[in-house]
Amino acid sequence: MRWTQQLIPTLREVPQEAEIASHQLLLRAGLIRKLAGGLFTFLPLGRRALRKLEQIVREEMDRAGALEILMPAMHPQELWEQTGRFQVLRDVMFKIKDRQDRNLVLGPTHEEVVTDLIAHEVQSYRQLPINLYQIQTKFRDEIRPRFGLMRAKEFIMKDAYSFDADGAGVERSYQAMYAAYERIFQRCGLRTKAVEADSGAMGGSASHEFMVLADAGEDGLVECDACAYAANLDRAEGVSRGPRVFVDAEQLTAVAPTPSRRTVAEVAAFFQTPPARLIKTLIYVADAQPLAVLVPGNRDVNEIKLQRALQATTLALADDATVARVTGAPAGFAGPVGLPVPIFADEKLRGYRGAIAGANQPDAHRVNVDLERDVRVAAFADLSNALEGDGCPRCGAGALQARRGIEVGHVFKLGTKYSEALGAGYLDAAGQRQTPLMGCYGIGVTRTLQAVIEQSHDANGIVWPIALAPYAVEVLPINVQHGPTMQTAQALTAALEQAGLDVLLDDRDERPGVKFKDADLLGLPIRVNIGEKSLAKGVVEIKLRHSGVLTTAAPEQAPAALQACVQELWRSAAG
RNA sequence: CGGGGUGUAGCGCAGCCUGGUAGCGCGUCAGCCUUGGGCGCUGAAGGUCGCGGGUUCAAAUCCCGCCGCCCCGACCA
Repeated sequence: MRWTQQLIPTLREVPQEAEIASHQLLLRAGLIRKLAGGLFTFLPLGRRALRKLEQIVREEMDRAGALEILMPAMHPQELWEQTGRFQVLRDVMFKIKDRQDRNLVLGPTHEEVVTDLIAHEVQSYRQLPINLYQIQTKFRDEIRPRFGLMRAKEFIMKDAYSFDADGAGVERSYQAMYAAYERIFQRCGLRTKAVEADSGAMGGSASHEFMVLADAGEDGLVECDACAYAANLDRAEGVSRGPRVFVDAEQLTAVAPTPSRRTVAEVAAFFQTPPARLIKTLIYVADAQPLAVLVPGNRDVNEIKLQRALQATTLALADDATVARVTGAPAGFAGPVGLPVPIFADEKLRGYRGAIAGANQPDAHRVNVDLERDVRVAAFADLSNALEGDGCPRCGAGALQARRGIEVGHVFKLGTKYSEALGAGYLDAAGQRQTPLMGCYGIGVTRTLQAVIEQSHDANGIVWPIALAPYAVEVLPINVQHGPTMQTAQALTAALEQAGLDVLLDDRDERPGVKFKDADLLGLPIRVNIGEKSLAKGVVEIKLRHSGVLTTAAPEQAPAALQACVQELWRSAAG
């Protein structure tokens, strides 16, 4: 393919809309363009990379025994009402009407549709297990689309759904998908980390997320430095190694003036004591009932854990008026002693003595708080986020490290939530009606593409792994006006294309510097420089994007040398 | 939705405070020159200054309202 016949609009400067490297490079290398917030066009090069990624996903899903289907993006709203998820996902779903005024939604995910299919088509245990998947566009009215393809309103997802007769079957299906995911990401040249995860709106029990470790990632996670434990911050348990008994522990609690000190940092500084000694008291409203949540001063409340512990459907921080009514003091001076609402305390506060908390009076805090002596705690639970340095909850020996990651895949065990609600059932060998157990497995395909770039780039541009590169080789004639240069370039391009390689010939009549810069920006794995100087020495130059290694070959040897080079890249990617 | 920022040519920006009829770099087009890391020269095209209203003799500039985009938070592949 000739560059001048392609659409490759590279940008010299960084578009102001892009913050992180991968988003900038997607735009600068001419892979995508934005239509509106969270909506993107894939230009030819972006589309080529995406197709290669989709093909890897397809091959690995097929290999794992899943069957490809294609479901509608548009769904009748009633289907979602049957599982109760129309209410749960109401805000993220795009809702439309047809000309008959029927209510339709654009699918944010497909549990309902696939289970409806299974309810009709699967009647017997002989048809199980079955795993159906598709690669298809999803629609989600995200609160805040951001970082280009990382969080878009419309994005391509691979979603798979397994149906099994029993728990052992579910485990097999889950493990098969887990293994397939590891292969997929490995083939993409991605280093991922599987972490324990919260199952959120999906419901269900176990789940793991596949994270691409990257500072630009939206998710926080922790991993143990001694064992294999890793978990999303949403659910990670950390074992506090800090002290729980502080100075003056035997003294009775007393109120001390703390003029205008509201935040943990201000109060800790005022008492010249570490923030961990403070008991942070937050007033929440769960299902319209106010309650207090206590966590150590150096930690944040984890609302996902809190909501689960309370089994609440709605949960939000109380507004200032409610705080004032409940505590009798302005926000910033709430404390647990004598509070007239139920008090839930973080596990890490057990045994806290000699602590400092709000006094429920303006401009005052309480010192020498002994949690067991002075506070009526309704229940202890894990309600706070794990912190770097916490002890590992698995092995006990290691310490947790904090990381950031991009969630590219997620696998769930769902149980019978959907199959029951939608009437999926089958007859077992004994003729008894049974409900199949489900699992679901997602990969954010477009997000994965961006994650690859986030993990594989340098100051000059993208560094494509061979498996996803839009083209494997760029042939770069330094001066297209020079006859022998162009003849060599064209002959080489033709020979490589003949051999089945994807080749881009930069036939633009541009200065060498422009073409070199663009070549680095595009990041194709292998570049062949053809110019008067090297031709005079009887060679062309072969340069590898990832290592910068430069070799030469005689023009007539070049096709064979390049094929060997490509094969070597595939080999090292597989290893 | 709350908080912060921003909107001027395809891209990156200046001009705004202190109103006077829009400018720079890159890119684009034509020509010359040059050809191993965004080269040089000449000429040209391209802008309802986000939208609406107001103040004023006069608004990119001041005031009000709205919208888009970006960042932080809840949501998630």
